[in-house]
Amino acid sequence: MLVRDHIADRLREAAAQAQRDGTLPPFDLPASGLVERPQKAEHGDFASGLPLRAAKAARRSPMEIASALANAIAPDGDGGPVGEVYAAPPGFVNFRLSAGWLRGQARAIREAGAAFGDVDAGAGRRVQVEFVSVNPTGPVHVGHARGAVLGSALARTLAAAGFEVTREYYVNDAGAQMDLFYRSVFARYAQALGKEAPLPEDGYRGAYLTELGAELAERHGSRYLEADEAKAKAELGEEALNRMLDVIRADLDSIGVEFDVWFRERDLYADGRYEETMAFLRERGHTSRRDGAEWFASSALGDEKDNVIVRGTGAPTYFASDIAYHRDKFGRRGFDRVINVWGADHQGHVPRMKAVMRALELDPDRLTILIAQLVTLKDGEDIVRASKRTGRIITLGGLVDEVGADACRFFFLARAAESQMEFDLELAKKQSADNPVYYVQYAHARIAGILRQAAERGAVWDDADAALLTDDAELALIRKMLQLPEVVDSIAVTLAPHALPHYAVELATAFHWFYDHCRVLSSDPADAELTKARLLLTDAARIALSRALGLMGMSAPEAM
RNA sequence: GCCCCAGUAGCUCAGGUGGAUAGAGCGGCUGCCUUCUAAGCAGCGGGCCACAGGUUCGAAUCCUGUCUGGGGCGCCA
Repeated sequence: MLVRDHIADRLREAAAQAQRDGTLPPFDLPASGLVERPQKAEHGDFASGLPLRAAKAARRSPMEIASALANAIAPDGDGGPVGEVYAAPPGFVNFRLSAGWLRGQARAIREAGAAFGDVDAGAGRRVQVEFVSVNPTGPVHVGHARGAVLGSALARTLAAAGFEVTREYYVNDAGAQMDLFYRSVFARYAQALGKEAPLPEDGYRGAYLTELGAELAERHGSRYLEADEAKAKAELGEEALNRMLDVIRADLDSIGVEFDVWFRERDLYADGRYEETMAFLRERGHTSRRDGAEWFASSALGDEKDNVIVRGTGAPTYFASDIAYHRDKFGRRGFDRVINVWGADHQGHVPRMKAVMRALELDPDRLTILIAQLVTLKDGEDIVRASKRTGRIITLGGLVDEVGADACRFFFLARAAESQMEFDLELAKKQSADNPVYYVQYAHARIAGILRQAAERGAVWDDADAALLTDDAELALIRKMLQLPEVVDSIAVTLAPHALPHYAVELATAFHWFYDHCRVLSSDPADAELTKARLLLTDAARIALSRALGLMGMSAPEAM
């Protein structure tokens, strides 16, 4: 259980007790937000503003209530987290963690090891995080980097929070876009064989397709020029698609983004799931025919307007398969919850997906769509918006090559998804040493250095006496480490992983401060026990810091 | 025109389900390496939290309006 929740429970008990014995009149307690982290350390480790809120209903002054509550809560001593409890004007109940208990947490963290930071907020519920899902018609470019990093860090954190997480990439391998891609590939393929073959109007013009065409020409010769069109499309198209997916996978891999499932849109059509969903909608009157097309009546379910699902030509729109896809997520796939990470250019589709949920008779709250605002890329004076429509494409792989995967991840993660962000390439490259990412990683490298030298000296700290950890810097470090589970728990609610990099910086600061104040390794025999205790603490810090870095998908370097 | 997101220090951004004196990094200025990595530490300076109202014991935080910036409003995806 989180320390915060333990303290909230103690406060609730105290309030109930005081109300039973008449010390305090009856008043309602808020369901959440009972206990918070005060901004100032002098206000304790935790604080509750309950008395201020309850004063009116209780018809007592906030300070009277605060005193009554504080008096009703007995400290835990060294065995539990609750140390000093006191009332503070204008009406707070402040809690200070027990120093004895705090010291013991150094060992507890070390024993938790890689599981430190885990919480059980998810209780094993199944959640799918679908992200990136770029059309497989070209390489991943920078515009997708933010969503990629956001989704992967969120998935990692939700797993730590006790959810069973599936990371999924939706491969749009059906539809008009794919057809255009295939015709573009075929043109490049034919051109590579010296044939006059114009690229389709609005075809894909990237150099990568010229290369792919040449590659296919080399491998297959002119075989597909003569072949039956359908056969050529099926075989050459599939090969081209798989090559693109390889490129995409490699790009994403370079920034540490991986998926459990690569879901093929085509499969929805192949085995009848698409038709089933359409039948479901039609039976319930959610569709109508107008102007030769079939429409989904989303306006009746909260959207601004209706949307076409089957064109006049008879071809389904992307939206139609998306409906079938989402029905599949909750139905056949059985996810309790689905999180889609989309770019700002898709925000208009949120209301219609919510309408889809209602039409499918699913609770709309089970689907969360996170919208990441667009990134402005700055390269010195040049500003280039990282949107799909921009002519200047910078690939994700190129960005990683220039800036490095860790720095990229940290930069993208440090900003709240709903904030637009500026990514200065020049700065990221030039001042990489000043980047906070190195500040955090440097703390880990320092820890690794100490532990390495300790091991060389044959030091063992399993039997360390944590009671020797009495310095302010030591206790501050333990306090900061203990916040990690709270951060994980909170991200499970807010779905905002940008708390991670901010926490990581604070944790690194706490360690650097400890490093400066407290010498760990000492050759003086008189310090033997203290050295052991500090090695235990340093080891715990290694665990907390590497976990924080791991949740962000960043490396924890042994040396820098 | 309608809808979504944002506006906090010179710059980039946290804080936002209301709480105590609004924070960090970068940049600027001062100090600190005989001992575990100075990619570090300590300190100084820097704010009408866009603006105007409202709710409240209390507003950067919630509500309304205005302004500014970004995005969206296709039988594209």
